[in-house]
Amino acid sequence: MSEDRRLDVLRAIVEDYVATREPVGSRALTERHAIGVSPATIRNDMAALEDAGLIVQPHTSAGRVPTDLGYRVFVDRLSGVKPLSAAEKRAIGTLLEQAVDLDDVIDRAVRLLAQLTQQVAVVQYPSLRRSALRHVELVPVGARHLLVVIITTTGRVEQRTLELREDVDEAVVAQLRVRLNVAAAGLRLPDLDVALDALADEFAADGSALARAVVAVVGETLAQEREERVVVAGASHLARSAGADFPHTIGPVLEALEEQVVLLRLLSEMAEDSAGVAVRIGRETQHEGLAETSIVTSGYGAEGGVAVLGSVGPLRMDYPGTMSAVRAVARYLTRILAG
Amino acid sequence: MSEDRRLDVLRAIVEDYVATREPVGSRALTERHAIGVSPATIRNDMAALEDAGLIVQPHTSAGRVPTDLGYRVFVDRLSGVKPLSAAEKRAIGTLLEQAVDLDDVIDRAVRLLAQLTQQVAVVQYPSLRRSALRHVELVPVGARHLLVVIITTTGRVEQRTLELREDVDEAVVAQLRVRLNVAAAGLRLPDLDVALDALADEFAADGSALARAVVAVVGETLAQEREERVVVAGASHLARSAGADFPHTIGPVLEALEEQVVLLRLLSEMAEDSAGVAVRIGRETQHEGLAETSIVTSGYGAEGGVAVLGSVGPLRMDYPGTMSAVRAVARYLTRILAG
DNA sequence: ATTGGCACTCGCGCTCGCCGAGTGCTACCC
DNA sequence: GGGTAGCACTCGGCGAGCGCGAGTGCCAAT
Repeated sequence: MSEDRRLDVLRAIVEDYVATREPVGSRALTERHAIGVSPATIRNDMAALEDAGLIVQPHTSAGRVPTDLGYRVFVDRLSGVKPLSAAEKRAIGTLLEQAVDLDDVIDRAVRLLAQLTQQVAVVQYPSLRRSALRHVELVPVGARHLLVVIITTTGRVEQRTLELREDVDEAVVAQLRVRLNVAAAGLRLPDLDVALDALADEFAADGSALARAVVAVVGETLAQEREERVVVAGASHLARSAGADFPHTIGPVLEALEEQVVLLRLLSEMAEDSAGVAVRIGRETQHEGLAETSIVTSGYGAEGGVAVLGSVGPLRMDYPGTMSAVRAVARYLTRILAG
Repeated sequence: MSEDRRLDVLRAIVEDYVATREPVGSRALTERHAIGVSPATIRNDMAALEDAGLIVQPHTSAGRVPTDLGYRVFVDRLSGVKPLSAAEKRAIGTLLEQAVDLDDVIDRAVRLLAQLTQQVAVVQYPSLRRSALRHVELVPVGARHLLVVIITTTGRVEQRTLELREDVDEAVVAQLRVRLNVAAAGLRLPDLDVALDALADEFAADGSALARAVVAVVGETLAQEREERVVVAGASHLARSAGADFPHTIGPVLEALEEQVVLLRLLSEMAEDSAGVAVRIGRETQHEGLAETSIVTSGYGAEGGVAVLGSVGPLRMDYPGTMSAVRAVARYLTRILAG
């Protein structure tokens, strides 16, 4: 009994099941795939695959369906790449290039990815913590408020309002702005923290409460996990496969997707798994609500990535297709953000 | 046959149906509501209500269910207000006050509203077109790029990058910044357009391409419909009522909610319907995908509102409760944004 | 190791018949 | 004239029973 053929059988099962949504039987396999053996032989192989925990039958005398483990083996060892057409690539490039600002880029990217994969797409905003500071702007608002606008090299713009105890002195603010930018611009954590600390020390001597407050707020904003953001699109694609792929309801999945915290943790875990495209299948997501989904992600952004994006779909998804779409969008996004 | 009692019957039907999800029969009505008449009498009233198109029976010999029109009458004439508890009000206030910036406020508000209504919540960002300009900041980035940061009184911060044909002259930029802010700060459309046009004319004389480009980009950004943004939360609540309230699938509803354009048009239409809380029931939404939902909205923000927020749920929703939640959140949001 | 044959299992879809909720109608009452 | 009681009727939902067919596992043969 050849090991190779057994894996061929597994691949055929996965492909057929993904295509038809129906448990696949030994006869159907021999008809659709030119494996040169009879159904009976296939049945033996299937029995072995079932023993190995790669496939199961939903009930006696139905066909076989891949298990999570089966999909895992398929993804790791069996699936080829499925390159995008030139037209698709061009479409991605032009769509993303038309964006006017970061929000727009992210918005376009997430919709695009949802569209390409026909699944739910997820895009994390460039992480503030991994971005370098481009510029800090201080805008006095009325006599007692100071608006701090923080701009990163990845295009994010964050603002915070400081409430002051004394009236704003324009000259002091102007000087602070200059020193802050000279000291910190171009830096990212953890260097940035060092620079900010040094700056705070300098001002501590002057006893300038204003300066220390500003430095503090800049540091906090860039360091806070709460500032990480994710956007989701294509939830309606979930509904399409509701009855078929999700035995019960898609409620838990939608809930998980709205839980930014959960999603962020998962995305960053996956970013660590692999520099390129990472895949989590079913329970590997380590999250109850996502136990019946798979997630394909990729980091994007320069130097190993400032953030992560991905696609969430049913266990029974087109892995090769999804993986190449995710990778393609990640690459284009990286290029746009660098430009 | 008393007209008043007939409407009482309608109210009872709506309330029971909303509570139980089941068609309500004449007997059940007399048991649950102390209307002082027999089931037979109720039946006569029901026949009349059915003739009037306010209720229907799903099939012969099932109870009655309100029609869109029935809900309409209920909302317009029968439903009282359902005030929130003091605790709820306090919770709303404190939750929203903790927000650190506009994004955070909106995010909190939309989640809160979803939570309160147990439905999908929708919040539009303060419209740029209806906001006044607070400040424009110009930040040179490299030699040939200028970042234009636009801050409105409602707290929105938008940025645009301009690509220049000549090197940036710091002094010119500084002067432009001052003049721009002097001329335009505090204004909103259409006054703002006038001020910007005047400014552009001034600079036209100087032949300063830079200035004209900046003025143009500010004007465009504040005028563009494309810049309107909506955020959605609580989609998972839809799934809960999937089988029961939505005969087919919630796919079309989710699609409609992701179509920002559609949603925005609907929201602004509704804002015009009424200064306070507006309700669209079923087909009144004028949108195929939302034909089986109702939407309750309210404007928020100072002076008749800078934007709209609302809740989307099944036809069979708790109208009084939803309406008061929507109104409450709108009020708190108005207050926070003003402060 | 592979194959053809064969008995067996079992889920799905169908029909059928019952039950009960709910109605509309008519005759009666105040 | 409006309200009520009684009654025959309708029809959807539910469960039982049944047949079909896909698919299996095993065994004997090659």
